[in-house]
Amino acid sequence: MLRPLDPTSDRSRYRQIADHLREAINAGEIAPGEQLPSERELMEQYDAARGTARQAISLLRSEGLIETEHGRGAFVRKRPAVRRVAHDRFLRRHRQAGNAAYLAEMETAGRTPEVEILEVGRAPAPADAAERLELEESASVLVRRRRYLADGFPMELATSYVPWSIAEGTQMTEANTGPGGIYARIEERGHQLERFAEEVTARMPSPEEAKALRLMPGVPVIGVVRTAYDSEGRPVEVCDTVMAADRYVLTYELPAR
Amino acid sequence: MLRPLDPTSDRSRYRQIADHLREAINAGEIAPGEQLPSERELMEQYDAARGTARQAISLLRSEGLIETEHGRGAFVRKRPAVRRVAHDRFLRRHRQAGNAAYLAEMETAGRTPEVEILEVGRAPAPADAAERLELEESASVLVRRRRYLADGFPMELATSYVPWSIAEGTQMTEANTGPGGIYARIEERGHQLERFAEEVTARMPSPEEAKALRLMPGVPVIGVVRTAYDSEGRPVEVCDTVMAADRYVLTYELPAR
DNA sequence: CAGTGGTCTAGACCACGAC
DNA sequence: TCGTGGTCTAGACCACTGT
Repeated sequence: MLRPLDPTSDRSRYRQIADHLREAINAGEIAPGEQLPSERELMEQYDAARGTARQAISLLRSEGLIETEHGRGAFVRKRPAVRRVAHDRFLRRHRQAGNAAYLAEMETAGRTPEVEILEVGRAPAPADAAERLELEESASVLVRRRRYLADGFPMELATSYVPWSIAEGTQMTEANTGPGGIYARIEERGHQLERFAEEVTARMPSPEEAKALRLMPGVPVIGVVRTAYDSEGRPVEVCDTVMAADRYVLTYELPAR
Repeated sequence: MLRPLDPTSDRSRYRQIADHLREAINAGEIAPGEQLPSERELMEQYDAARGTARQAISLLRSEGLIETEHGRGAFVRKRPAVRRVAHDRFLRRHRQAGNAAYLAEMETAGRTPEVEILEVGRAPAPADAAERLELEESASVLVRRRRYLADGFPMELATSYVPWSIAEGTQMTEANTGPGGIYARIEERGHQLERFAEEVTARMPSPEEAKALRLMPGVPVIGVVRTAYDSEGRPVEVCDTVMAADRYVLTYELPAR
């Protein structure tokens, strides 16, 4: 812990400081939730300028190892409770769709769920949603944006797009979609749901996403774009989800034959 | 582009500079691959100290929007070619397992694939692999580590664990696993493969992973842990994969019933 | 060589949190 | 009030890239 920096190393001073701290964290010498030495203490210990100590801290933060709190200090990050999203969540026998499913699932996990409806309305389809729905660009769609929380903490942002021809006149177009959620409404319109295709990516959040999900710096997001198809192979809904990566594990099941 | 900073704003100067640049990038005024103003130019334009200009640049880099090259400048990031990983890649009719599958898939995509075998040997199972394989902790397993590349660029790191009782005496324990890869060898040992379970997460890379995958700062990794089960429900292999998130889209298919 | 980003120093003042 | 991190300045020297 009190090792000095190696002036002969070609590794920069701030990297060496970060290395020391990282080792201490990985060795458990600074446990999750515990506080790191303050920037002024690091200046003293390593005889470095404050900027150099800050660079070391900043590096560890970008690695997602620590988080800083203004006026309090820097702390080793604790792994927060994660939500496991199961591959079979859309099977009809489980279906209790959308919001209701989320609420029930979190309740049984002993957490307090909350769903905020951010936007419900008719709008021209964004290019990628139009493509997935096999619509003309800027064809009219129902847009539903919402934010899911657990214990007051944001978990994911989701935006659904449904062709207006399917959504029109149904309870989908209202804040409360009714029993069974939008999938039930879609089936009532004669589109029996057959399968879902999901595309999974990961990236750093935009500033807006970081704010809406209250992400600490260094936490990526998982993007899932799900397209629902009816029994005739027509796409009937696209749902674009952005999840806080430190709060999710997605599980899938693949047949071998 | 030549807007001055707003001194009345409570947004910090470096954030305002970053905002300006981000808008210019999103508006296409600075196209992908194009160079941003140099730090000294930003100092001039905004009448700021160099450290302030650097903080703005650093913020955009941590967002994954730009990358910097020592001695050259800062550039808007181009989206690299991605590999789409399909949900049905383990169906027996497609199977041409592991490395062979990767090689064939990349060839047809017009890219030059490469597989490096980093380690093949017998070792005690790490805790999480042992748990997934339903083995005693530190039971003996075959460990196979490799790195996959495309056009000379690293794509993913993968480590497979197979119970030693299954691997022993087979070609799995050698660098070249033989036709059909390790899944073929496992089936020859009487374990018919039935299904695969995948767990997907995303996080920032460790320094070692960043190096091995040649990741630019601000690029997360996707972690996939796949467990293969035989027809009697016994786990026969665990494969832990770490992918460069900017080079992958995973696709899955979910039945509705 | 000139121009770029990378590292580092030694200060300063501010905003926030806990006591 | 004091200690924390957040922002900012005005320098310096170095390493790398391209001409």
